[in-house]
Amino acid sequence: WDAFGLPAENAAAERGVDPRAWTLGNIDFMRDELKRLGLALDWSREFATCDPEYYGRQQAWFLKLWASDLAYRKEGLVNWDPVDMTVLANEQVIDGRGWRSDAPVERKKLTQWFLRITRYADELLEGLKTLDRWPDKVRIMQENWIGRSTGLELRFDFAHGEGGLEVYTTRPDTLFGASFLALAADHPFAGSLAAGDPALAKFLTDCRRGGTSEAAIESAEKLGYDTGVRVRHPFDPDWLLPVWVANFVLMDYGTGAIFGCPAHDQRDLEFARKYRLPVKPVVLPAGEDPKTFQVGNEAWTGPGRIYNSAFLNGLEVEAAKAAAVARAEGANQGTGAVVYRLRDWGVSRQRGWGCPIPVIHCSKCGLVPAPERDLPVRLPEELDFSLPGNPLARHPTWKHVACPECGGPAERETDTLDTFVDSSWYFARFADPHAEAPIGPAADRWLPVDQYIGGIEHAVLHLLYARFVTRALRDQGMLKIDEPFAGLFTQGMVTHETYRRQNGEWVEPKAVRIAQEGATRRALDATTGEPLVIGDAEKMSKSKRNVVAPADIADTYGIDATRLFVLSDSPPDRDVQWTTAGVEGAWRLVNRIWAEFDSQPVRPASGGSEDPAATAMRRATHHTIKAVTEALDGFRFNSAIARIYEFVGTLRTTPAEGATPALVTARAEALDALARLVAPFAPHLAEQCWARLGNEGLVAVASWPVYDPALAEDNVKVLPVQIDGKRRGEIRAPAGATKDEVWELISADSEIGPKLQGVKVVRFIHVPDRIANLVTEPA
RNA sequence: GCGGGCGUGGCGGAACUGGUAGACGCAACGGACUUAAAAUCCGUAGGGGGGCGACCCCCGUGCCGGUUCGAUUCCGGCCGCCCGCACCA
Repeated sequence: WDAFGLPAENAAAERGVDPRAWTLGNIDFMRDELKRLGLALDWSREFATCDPEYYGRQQAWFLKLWASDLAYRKEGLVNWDPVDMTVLANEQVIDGRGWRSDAPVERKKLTQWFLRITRYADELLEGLKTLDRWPDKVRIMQENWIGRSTGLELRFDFAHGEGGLEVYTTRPDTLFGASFLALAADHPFAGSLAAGDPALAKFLTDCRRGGTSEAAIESAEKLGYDTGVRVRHPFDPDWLLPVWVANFVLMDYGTGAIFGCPAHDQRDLEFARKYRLPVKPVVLPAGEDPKTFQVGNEAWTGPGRIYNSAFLNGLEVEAAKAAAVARAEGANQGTGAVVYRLRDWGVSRQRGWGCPIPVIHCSKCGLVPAPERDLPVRLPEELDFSLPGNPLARHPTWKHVACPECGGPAERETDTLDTFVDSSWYFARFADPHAEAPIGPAADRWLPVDQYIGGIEHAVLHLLYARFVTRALRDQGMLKIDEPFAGLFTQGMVTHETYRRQNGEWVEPKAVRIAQEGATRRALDATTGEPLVIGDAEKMSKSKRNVVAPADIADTYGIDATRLFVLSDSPPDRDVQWTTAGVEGAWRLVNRIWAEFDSQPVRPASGGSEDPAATAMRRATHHTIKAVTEALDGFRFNSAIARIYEFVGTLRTTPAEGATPALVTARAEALDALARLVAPFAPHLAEQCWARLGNEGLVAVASWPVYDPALAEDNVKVLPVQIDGKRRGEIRAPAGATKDEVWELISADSEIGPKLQGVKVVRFIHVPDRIANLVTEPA
């Protein structure tokens, strides 16, 4: 149970309940629901991330990472909610405002704990290539998120005085098109200049206030301030460039400073146009004349030949990049560099319902790890969530401890770990849930996880963190694997129609009656009859009240019909629009299956001579086993259930009255297979059927049926016969019939023959057991 | 802007590596059973046209074009929708 986090704190704040009691109550409820669904879970391995037995071990490995410099503290910019007095995750900032307080979020410098995920950036990128059972989409998203780029880190020396400014660029080929340098507002050099320049100081403040929302960024005007400082061009000391501060330069990417090449970068171009800086093209697109080529409102970012660029002239873009890097390195002006978009993972949260960071602040000894014998560092029993801010920091006694080093008065760290830390290693704990060590010896036997299942929303959060933590723990000698999840399946979201009253109020589906009038559907309030507006299907959420619990269906139709319905409705990787239309079909299937087992005496399988009906049934049985098995392997549960529908249809239409011994045997085989095939979908029904057949024990632990390949394929194939690509008839040919045999059958066919009158067959295409095609031309 | 995906009947959706498009289910319609209804069972069904009839023909997987004996599937260009990232130098 991923049990720490905001929902419990919110409930505590809003209703005054204890977050622990609230969480454990929800777990009890969910456990009952899962059991009711008949899921096959090993409850002996159950734990919650809020158990001290779990988070204490998490604290243990956190301290190991700290000792290895994989965890560290630094000052960083965070989203600060001034009303709730807490740091917010990026996801909790909506349009620049705190999601609960609605207050404008400030960017604030705080000293925070970080995990050094960037040390593994390259390995995490390379590792993606080995994940051949992961969806491409997730791999691409992680690749983009890690964002590896190669370029040049380059120094521009000050025109006056010592030193210079470091700039990162991926386009060193365009260096001769430079017309300015631009610093981020948070760049230290900008800060130092501001001390003597009030106007600059004001500009920097304005920049920091700028919204962080997508819309704000989209529409944000390029703003700049000329600091008056000048730097020398690294390839031409006589060429001086102005140093600006610009609001579009980010401090936490590259070096926080860029050189602007307006002709070949759209942002630089907008900036240059606004402040009337030079726009000098240095990449000539193919087919353009160097004398007439001009850059208008669109920067040219495509390929071309370098010109106006001294020693780079005549080179193509890629060659010019290499040449520029070589020259810069030779002149000791810069080095080729690899830069990642990925940042270190800030894990400090000013929250009370999370895993305490097991560190003690001592005024004499500095940061001291909590001694191992004191782990787990437990949360206090009583926490007051009624006020904004961190209840741990406010707690009267909890944080006051003696320093483990000097014994003097000291304070505990009151930040807790991001809950994504909790979920980044639980799979390893599952593998050996009662081990004394955080990760027990059995983990090596079980891991990696064969098949992981989760929503796409975790593509770059949980799934990246878990891959990183796995490697970090591996390097601590705690794990032997590189990748935690060998196979990944991303299931879709469940959506539901939304309903609103005329006044805009949302109405929950339970309270809605749908009136079907021919093709039109109308929604009415089930009690008052008030007409409602039917809205789009959206992800189920409390705010839109479009949530439906499967338990409601289970109350009417039972768990097995509900499970069959949910699985048969649509493929699991797709979003589904929840509707109960169709659940009747699953209900019928359950009843039909049971009728097959219940309606007639169970007769033992006992051989019998050949009989066409029996053979047909055996073929249907083995064909179904094959089809269902393959569909399950491919996660096509809807197709698997469709095959079961067909199979049950076959059973029903095969008369049991007056059956030959062979048919009785075939039927017994069919029912045996059916019970096993149905078990994953409708376990309770399957057990009942299994017992009805007189078996001992559970079908749940019985083996999966095995098909006979000879029986799974039809021995007679229906081959469509095409003439010039259009279907003109069909023949029945024995399986594996040769081209000549098929030609014989076509020639002899009374329907196809006449259609070949007056034409000449110039080509005969035969795909064995599939199709025949006659290509003709006029005779 | 960049990256990825999707588009098939009234609906959810099938169709293996190019080989009978619409499996299976829902809804619908017709029939049987019933005093009646529900339930259940049987049957019909992409669109259009022809034939008394068993049947036959044409069109059809967002649109236009291409490759191929054959395209829902491959290629090019549009249109529409969805998701992710985003001032990343």
